[in-house]
Amino acid sequence: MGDERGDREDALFATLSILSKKWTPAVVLALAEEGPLGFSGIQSVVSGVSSKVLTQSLETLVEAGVVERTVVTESPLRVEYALTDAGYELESVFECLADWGGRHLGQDVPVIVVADEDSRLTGLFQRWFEPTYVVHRAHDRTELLDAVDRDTTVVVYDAHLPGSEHVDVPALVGGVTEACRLVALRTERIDLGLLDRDCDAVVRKPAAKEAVGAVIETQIERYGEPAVEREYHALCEKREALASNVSAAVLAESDRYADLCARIEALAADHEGANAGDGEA
Amino acid sequence: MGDERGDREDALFATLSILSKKWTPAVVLALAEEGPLGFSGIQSVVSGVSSKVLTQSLETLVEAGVVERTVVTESPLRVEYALTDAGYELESVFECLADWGGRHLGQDVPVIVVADEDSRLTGLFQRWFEPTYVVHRAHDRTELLDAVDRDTTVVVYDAHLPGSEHVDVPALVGGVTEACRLVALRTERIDLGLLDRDCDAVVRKPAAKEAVGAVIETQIERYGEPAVEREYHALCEKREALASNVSAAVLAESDRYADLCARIEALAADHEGANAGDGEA
DNA sequence: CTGTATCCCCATGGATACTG
DNA sequence: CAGTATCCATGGGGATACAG
Repeated sequence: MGDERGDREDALFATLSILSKKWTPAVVLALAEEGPLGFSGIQSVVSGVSSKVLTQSLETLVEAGVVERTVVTESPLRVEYALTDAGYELESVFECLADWGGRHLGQDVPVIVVADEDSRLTGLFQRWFEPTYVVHRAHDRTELLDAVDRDTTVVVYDAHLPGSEHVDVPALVGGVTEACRLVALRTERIDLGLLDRDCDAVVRKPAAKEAVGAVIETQIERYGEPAVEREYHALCEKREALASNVSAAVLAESDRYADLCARIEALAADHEGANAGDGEA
Repeated sequence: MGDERGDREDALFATLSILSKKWTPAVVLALAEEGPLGFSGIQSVVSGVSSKVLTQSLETLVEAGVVERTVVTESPLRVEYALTDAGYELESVFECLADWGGRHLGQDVPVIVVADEDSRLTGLFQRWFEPTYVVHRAHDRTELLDAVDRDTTVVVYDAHLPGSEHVDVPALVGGVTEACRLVALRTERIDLGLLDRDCDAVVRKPAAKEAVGAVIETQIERYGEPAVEREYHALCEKREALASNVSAAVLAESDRYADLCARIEALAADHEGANAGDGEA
């Protein structure tokens, strides 16, 4: 009875329509790992989801028979969400998906971390660059440490990050990965204070998608380059940023800017020499 | 190197982000079943997708490494799309998903077919009632025959359906399933011509979501009822539709309306009797 | 034939404030 | 605590017209 092929397609599309919502897989994962949870329990495990959207996601999961909702106490209302058997069986489906993904993609997709107080900004970056890159978001010191690992290619960060007064992002990231490239987001005018920052590039907020994308791309290209080249590139970036944001008069009077240029000159010789050697070899 | 747990999650989400687009699974399925295809080949197999969206879907699939794009001839431009190895391996992932879906959902979800020339209307119905029901869309005679099978619970149709001049939808559907309920969509005023139509209910376009939903729901409840009850219900629906759309004066003069009422009266006796019997048993 | 370019609708989901 | 209610920005995707 009925079209076998069509039935299987229906089942496939129905399953995908459940898992296609933005937060449903994360919720299922959270319940699978942390056991039964209350509403806000889920909300803290699944970071970033708003209460409204979490409600909606849970509704669709309950309707789909993946999650069970039990009222524990009324007044104050307390609810517990748990996976049903069907929900637990989803784990093997997730493994299928993750296996395929692990085998066929992600091998050379760079991992970016965006660290900024404003979650709208980090969300924007995610929409912009996913799925070209894997984008992780961090909104304070803790989340940053959580997000950065040895595979992180680029960290784009605003220095004003909440968490224990002042957060020294470059030092923090450097403690985990040496190679990771650092792009500073600056809200204020760019000035000579930039020279204190230990970063590979600077972007001024608000930034256009194309501009940020270009900066990230060149940082990815330069990932893994030798320390000398890296310093050279970083200094050049800073010089350019200063040249286009600070008046020539001020720069001319600055000893630090003069030092910067001198250092670049000195490195340039090695740089040229190295390039020439590469070219001939 | 790197956070194992996070890597697997990334792989999972990355895979889902590919399959979450509306048409990508259908395209992969089409290529898996029909072999390598040209652009319009895909567009005809995957019915309902516009060229723009198909282009976008193919782009994401190519970027994901699921589909390979080969230019066969330039001028006139001819292109061939084929699954890569990764694409073929997706079939087992689809099986996972379909298996889970087959086991845990879809067992009692009614199947609705919406047949109307205007794809916006059918799309609207799909958005309205999916995933409460499985909604299939048909825009001409061929697609209708394709969509209807023995599991179809309700067909909502506009009689003006393209394909070989006049399409007699009730006869067409009746050739496949007897039990399937028929809801007619009428653009024009409802008049005594309604009595020529062999349908279980009528809805006037444009119709609100709630109204249509209610009609479909009662049709689903009545699915499988005995022929006598079905005729009785159908006649009652028609009488109501006429009573609220045609002036009492016109109805009073119509022999056919009188016949309708008489027939209802006659059936009502059996109906009452049957109900009473059920109630006492 | 194989797409772009445009315009437009509306569903998704985020932010915020409020209720029982 | 566990949601509603409301408003709003964004983007996916559809229709149509057009280009190479």
